[in-house]
Amino acid sequence: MATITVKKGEIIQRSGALNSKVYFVNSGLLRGYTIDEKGKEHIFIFAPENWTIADAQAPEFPCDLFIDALEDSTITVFQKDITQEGKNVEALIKRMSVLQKRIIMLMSYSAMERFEHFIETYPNILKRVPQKMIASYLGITPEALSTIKKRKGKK
Amino acid sequence: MATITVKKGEIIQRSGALNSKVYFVNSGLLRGYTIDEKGKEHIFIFAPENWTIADAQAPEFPCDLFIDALEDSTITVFQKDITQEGKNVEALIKRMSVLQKRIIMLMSYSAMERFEHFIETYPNILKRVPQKMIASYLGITPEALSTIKKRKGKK
DNA sequence: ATTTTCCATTAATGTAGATTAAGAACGCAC
DNA sequence: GTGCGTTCTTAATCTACATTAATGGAAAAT
Repeated sequence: MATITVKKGEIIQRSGALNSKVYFVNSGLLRGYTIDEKGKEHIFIFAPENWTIADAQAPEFPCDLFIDALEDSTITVFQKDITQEGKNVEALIKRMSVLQKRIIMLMSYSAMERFEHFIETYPNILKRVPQKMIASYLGITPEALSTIKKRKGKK
Repeated sequence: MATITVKKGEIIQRSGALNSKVYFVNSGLLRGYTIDEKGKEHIFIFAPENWTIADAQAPEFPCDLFIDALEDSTITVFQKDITQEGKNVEALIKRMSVLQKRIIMLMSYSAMERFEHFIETYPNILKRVPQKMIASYLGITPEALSTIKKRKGKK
């Protein structure tokens, strides 16, 4: 366990890395994302202050997610110790339930509904991240997000 | 822990239920699904023999998933005991990683790519479940699945 | 066996969102 | 300041998939 500071733009974890860690954000903003075979980024999660971010893989398997800093941040890094994680099963289950709900969202809701849900989930980061990243989190293009916002404003 | 038999069509767990369990399938076939506010089913997971199926929620929270039997089945039911689950953290993490990959799939892949992935994941249940359920698992309509299969056959 | 219900396929049309392209507004470097 | 890159917006066109509807077949009910 160690507390470190990272600069905006710094990559903290790369997809494919072994022994992936758990990161607690004291201040600043991180994001976790994948890059598909066409080179396109897909943002999986944002982690503002007091959020925890981690890949779902066990430490002995290569991880799926890139993690980088969207703002200068102070973060605390924890080892993924299986025996330790056992002590925090509730946190694990909570993360699973978040993932399950995200799948349900992707399967059942339109882009506009997902945008409204994003605003509820991350009320204070809407102005802190570029639109294109929000679009990526929602699974749509920046252009589509632009038109959605316009439609929302009108009604 | 108890082993029970269920008939095809029987609902084993309802969305909203408390104290949700973990089900291990000895024989037969279960599925987990949600129903959205428009009444539409979204299949989350299939569980053929030797698979485990469970809602991601902690037992003290209402669960999200319906679970029912697509074939006559024999299943072993386990309590979700937090202290016990701690002993099986690896299984939990494995389930998380499956969920994470499912999200990546939904965000990055076309319906046809998802269909191909479905066949790899569940090689032996393609003929055991109705097309409409496969379509629901993929997040598309049965009609769309029909045309995808035709296109696939042609090349 | 016959009726009923459910299911798969096909085709016509509709729509959400992707793609492409262009221009406007904002940085940031020099 | 002037350039230059990056981001956001708007609009035109395109495409994957949804919706609707019709048909035929299989399963279940009587």
